Amino acid sequence: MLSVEMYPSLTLGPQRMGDCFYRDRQASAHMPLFPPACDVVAKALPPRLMAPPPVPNDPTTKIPKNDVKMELENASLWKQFSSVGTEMIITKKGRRMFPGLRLKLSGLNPSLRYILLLDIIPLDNSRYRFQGGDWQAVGGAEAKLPDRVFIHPDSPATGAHWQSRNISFHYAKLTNNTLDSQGHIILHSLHRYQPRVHVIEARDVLRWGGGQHSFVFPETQFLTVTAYQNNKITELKINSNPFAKGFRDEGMNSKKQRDARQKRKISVVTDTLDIVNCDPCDSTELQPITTSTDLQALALASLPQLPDPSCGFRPDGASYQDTLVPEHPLDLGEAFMASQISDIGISMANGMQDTPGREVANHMIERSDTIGEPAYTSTFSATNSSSFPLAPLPQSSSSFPSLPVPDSSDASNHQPVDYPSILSSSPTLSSSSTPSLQQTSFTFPTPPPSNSSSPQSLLSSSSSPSANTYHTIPETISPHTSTDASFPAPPSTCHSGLQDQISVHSLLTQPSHPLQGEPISSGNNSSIDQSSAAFIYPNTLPANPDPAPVTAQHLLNYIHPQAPSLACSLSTHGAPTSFAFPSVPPHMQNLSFSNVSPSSAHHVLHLPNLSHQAQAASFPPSSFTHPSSSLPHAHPSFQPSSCLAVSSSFQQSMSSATSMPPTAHPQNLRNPCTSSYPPVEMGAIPQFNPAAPYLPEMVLHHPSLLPQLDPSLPSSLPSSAPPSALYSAFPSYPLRLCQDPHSSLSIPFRHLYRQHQHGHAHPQGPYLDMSSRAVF
DNA sequence: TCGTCTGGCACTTTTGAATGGC
DNA sequence: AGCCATTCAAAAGTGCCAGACG
Repeated sequence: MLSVEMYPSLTLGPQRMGDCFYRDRQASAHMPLFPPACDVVAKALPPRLMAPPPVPNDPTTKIPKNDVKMELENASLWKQFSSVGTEMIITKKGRRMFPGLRLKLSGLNPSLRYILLLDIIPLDNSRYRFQGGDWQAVGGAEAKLPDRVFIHPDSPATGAHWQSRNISFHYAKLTNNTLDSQGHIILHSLHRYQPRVHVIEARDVLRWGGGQHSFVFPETQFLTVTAYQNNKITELKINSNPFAKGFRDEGMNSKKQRDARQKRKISVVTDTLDIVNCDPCDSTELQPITTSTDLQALALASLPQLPDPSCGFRPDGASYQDTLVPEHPLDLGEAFMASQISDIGISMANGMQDTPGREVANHMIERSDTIGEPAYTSTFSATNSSSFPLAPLPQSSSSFPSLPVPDSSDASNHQPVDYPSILSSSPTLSSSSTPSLQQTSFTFPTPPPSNSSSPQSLLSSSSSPSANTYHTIPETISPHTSTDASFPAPPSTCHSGLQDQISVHSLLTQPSHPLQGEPISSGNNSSIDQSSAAFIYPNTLPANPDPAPVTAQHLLNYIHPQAPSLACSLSTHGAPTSFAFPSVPPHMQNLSFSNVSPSSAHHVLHLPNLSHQAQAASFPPSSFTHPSSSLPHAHPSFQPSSCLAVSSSFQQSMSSATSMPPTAHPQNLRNPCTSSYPPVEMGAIPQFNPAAPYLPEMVLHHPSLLPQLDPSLPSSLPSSAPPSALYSAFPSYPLRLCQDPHSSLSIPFRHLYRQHQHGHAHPQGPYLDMSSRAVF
């Protein structure tokens, strides 16, 4: 069963949440490596504290958990890369994943809404190096990084929405910038990672809806690099990625072209030098084709043009000419057509097959008249995945080398595999426990094109916080497929083990007390070794309950001064919790999460200076708890599968329903994965209609989403120490705003979307000026 | 010295605005 | 005026490469 964590302080309206959901790994970092299936905090907490809201007796809330399936649409492409050893470029600015995660969901309740999350967890504790054509572990992994989760821009959307189209996480970016403020997923270079996709039911965006399903596709494991190490990967990427088309054999940036340019550049410089020293080489006899429009020549415009080829001063003139001078004049139009035609037949998934158009292109030794560069369209070597030998990968600590690669020919093979049931609970911390929202960062997507412009407040209809009650319903095991058997329930000893290592008292009442009983020492890969050799997921996932009271100051200490993040300030019970938005206009830079009443401890989000936020949604008191890991520590056995699924459900509800104000429907926003949605009036969308049956739920965090801790890393983090002292190296951004135009925002943030877009709207554009656009 | 990272480059695709025709 | 198609430019994505860095 999966434990559940809620963030009541984040008021989410019926519209979509922000795209990127950050979580600082601090929380999990100072969690001991307990059996992941154990929710020690949940069990340790008094029932009244961890009681999740009851699930309404709404038949629609009962989803066929067992039927939820996820398929990797581009599994064949992934397997091609996996067979070689997938490498993912990470850059400071963030790099998209390629191949991207293209998924297909099924088995969802069409009427319920779900949130899709993507996170990437380390697979082991090793750092790798590409030596001798193989990836070898050369040392221990680097320090933990702030964990971030990318929320699919469409989230939350109905099951019908998710199932009606392919789901892509191509907007997610990877970065090695530990101080990244753009909301990208931060990873270490030369480390191995495993993406995970989580499907979380949210009957409305204010509350977990009752289930979560986590999916892992082993073939999507990858190694992060700042520069490709394996040439085969490079070749695959070039042949598969449209953006790298220019580097294909027929492209202007192909190896031949680049070599030619390089030679040309050298020649130009050399000739220039020669010309300077040799009057006989008069540039007046230059051959136009050589330099007239060459970009390189343009760059060297100040330099004399190439001398006559007959000039004996060209060092490598002969070979140079042989290489560059086209046999036939280049017809740009023809070349373009050939290029286009050749691309048509190239499939991203199984492409790299020669195409008819290429045949034409192959015969064209081209020279671009426009840029003066010889354009070659040499033979396009068909890339066959089978031609790439499996890159040997470290055997000692990872399963990557022996990663089972299911038959790529059949997408149906990618059946989700259920993890063992994980202790589920929706722990709610007592009012004395401060939710560790500092562990969570939220990217603030840039405003998507939304047609909804309802001026009314989306938060105004929040019910009285005190009216909301929660109770815990034991989570049910919801195996998805027949492969469930491979994931037997975690041993019951996990709980005891946790209890042996951590006490509730220490968690709740000794904030500064260092965590005791760290079960795994640094450099220990035992957890991984114990897992299936073929597939180590799920790794140990020590979740951090982080129930220690966190004062606003503590949280503020977390905030990186330079990070344009959403500063989150949480206070203990009864105290208002504020969120600062440094990256937004001053009048918007504070979100106040106030506990309406001590008893209810409902956090209310306030957006100062915004009338529409005067009435913020209330939060349950347990929203900020960080229950222990919900992931299995190490599944005893693993049957190779293209997809592992962790399914769990928990049910909680608020005792009082809050009418949901109309808001933007996910479908009203641009769908980055598929075609754009037609504009839809908010009121026309049942889910966002005030009369909709959804209750004002809000959940932004689920403990099962906590990253797996590297068991080998020393966990000297205090179990309840102020978070600020835990991650000095990686300042956390408790609540970060990131721009992503294709995503929606939670109600409290939604106003930020409703701003006039100045200048060129771009997915990665900067924050927008909100001053000139009416909000709600 | 070596391995790794970074920024710039040239290329491509994508995207949205601008334009013109109906 | 509205719709549609086309064109154009800007932005972003991509791998490569030289140089910087530790």
